[in-house]
Amino acid sequence: MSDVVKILLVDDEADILEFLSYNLKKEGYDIYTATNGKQAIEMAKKVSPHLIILDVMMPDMDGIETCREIRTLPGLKDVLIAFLTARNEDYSQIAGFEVGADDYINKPIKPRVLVSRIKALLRRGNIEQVVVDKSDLGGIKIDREGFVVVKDGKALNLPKKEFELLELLASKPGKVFTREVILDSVWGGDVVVGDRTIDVHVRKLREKLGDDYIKTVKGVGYKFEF
Amino acid sequence: MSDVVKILLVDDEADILEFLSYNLKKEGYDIYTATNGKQAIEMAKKVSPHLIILDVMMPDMDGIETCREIRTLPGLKDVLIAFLTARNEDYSQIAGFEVGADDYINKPIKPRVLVSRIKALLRRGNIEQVVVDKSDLGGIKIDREGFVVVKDGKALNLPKKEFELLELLASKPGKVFTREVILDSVWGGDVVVGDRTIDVHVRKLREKLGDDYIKTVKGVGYKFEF
DNA sequence: TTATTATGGTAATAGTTTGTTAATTATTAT
DNA sequence: ATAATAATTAACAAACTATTACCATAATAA
Repeated sequence: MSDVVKILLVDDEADILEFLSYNLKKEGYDIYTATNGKQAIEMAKKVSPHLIILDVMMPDMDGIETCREIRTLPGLKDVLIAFLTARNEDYSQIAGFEVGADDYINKPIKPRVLVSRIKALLRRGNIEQVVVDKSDLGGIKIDREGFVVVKDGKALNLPKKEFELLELLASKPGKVFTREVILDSVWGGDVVVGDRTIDVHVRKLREKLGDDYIKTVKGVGYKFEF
Repeated sequence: MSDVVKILLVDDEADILEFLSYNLKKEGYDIYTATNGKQAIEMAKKVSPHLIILDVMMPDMDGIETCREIRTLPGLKDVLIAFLTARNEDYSQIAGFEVGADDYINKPIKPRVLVSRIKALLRRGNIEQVVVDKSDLGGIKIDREGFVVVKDGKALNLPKKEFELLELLASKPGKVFTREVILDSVWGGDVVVGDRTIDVHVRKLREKLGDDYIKTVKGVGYKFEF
């Protein structure tokens, strides 16, 4: 299995970290963060990221210095490093490339630009982004358009009610849906069916998906987990 | 667990998206974006937003159509939807309300106006912006949606009464709840159960959480502390 | 059409978990 | 020390869910 690409973000400003983190997570990268050089080095050793994005301006140990240190670590000699800086800090650009920066990103940057920049960088570094399909729920994929559930690559043709029930539960993994909500949402507020009907459908789903996805919360309802 | 309010923004123009996103993030909302109808639907399914702000004019699938589709999704039938459009596109206003729009916002709009509009809308929809941080209570997290208590990263599946009792006590750490209040609140004013029942439940909770969280105040009641 | 199969629902019952009580022991306050 | 209150345990009852078999109906194929 190819790894998910891991990116370490290093910046002392929390909101920039958050901005980057948010936009890169959305792309399916695994994001790690650090707020100073020391932390960054710790983290880098721990997770062996594919790419490190370093803010040049940081208190104590700046990005350049951090980069230099990281380059000395075994196993991290070839990690991709991109510097992040406010526009017009040209001097650091030069210093940055000298210590082995792979790219140089100016703040502020728009999310889309950031992302395509990252992608290009990873491509150059021969690191392929394995797109993690976030619609993959623990080996189960729900194809709403095709009204089909795919489990471990195999298509399951679930009957309508079973599909809808699964769809509802899986719409918010971890959340408990009460019987009332389930009836309302899958059967419709007016239709009157007994509570056992839900159990039976749950059982059928469990039969097909395995017992580990739908969990009973006694006295409350059911939830989907993976 | 009170969630942060999630808002999905849908517009094909990146700068509008950014404008909205920026201003709403500042208010503490969780912002998700999509640039077309299809993406919007995907995203909506994935994140179950509380509010969707949809641009009416978009290539391929317009806002009206997108709205219609979203309304058919289980779990999203009741999501708040606001349309966004250039002034004077009156026709769409009508069509918008027909497919179940909850509000209608004209572009351009000033940030402050936008924000108060959103707040009003959420208020109408009974969605409160709760900025309660889910800070764990001394290593314990109570997940009301999932009806689960997480202790040191491990999930504890508490039975209903135990969960509700813990929920009550932990709702105000440090405060003593009398037996009377506990019975009223967890068991309901009419139900008559003996006082020992509470003790037994407290004991079970202590067994699972450790003895340090629930404290007896003899002659008065119990309290949660951490 | 008719036969066949798939689906959705019910009912009965078995099985499990949860809630409550009662009895006993331990603790605390006065 | 005594009385009041709480902790603990085990047993029992109640609540709830799982499972199975069965029937009606709808969809599908011959």
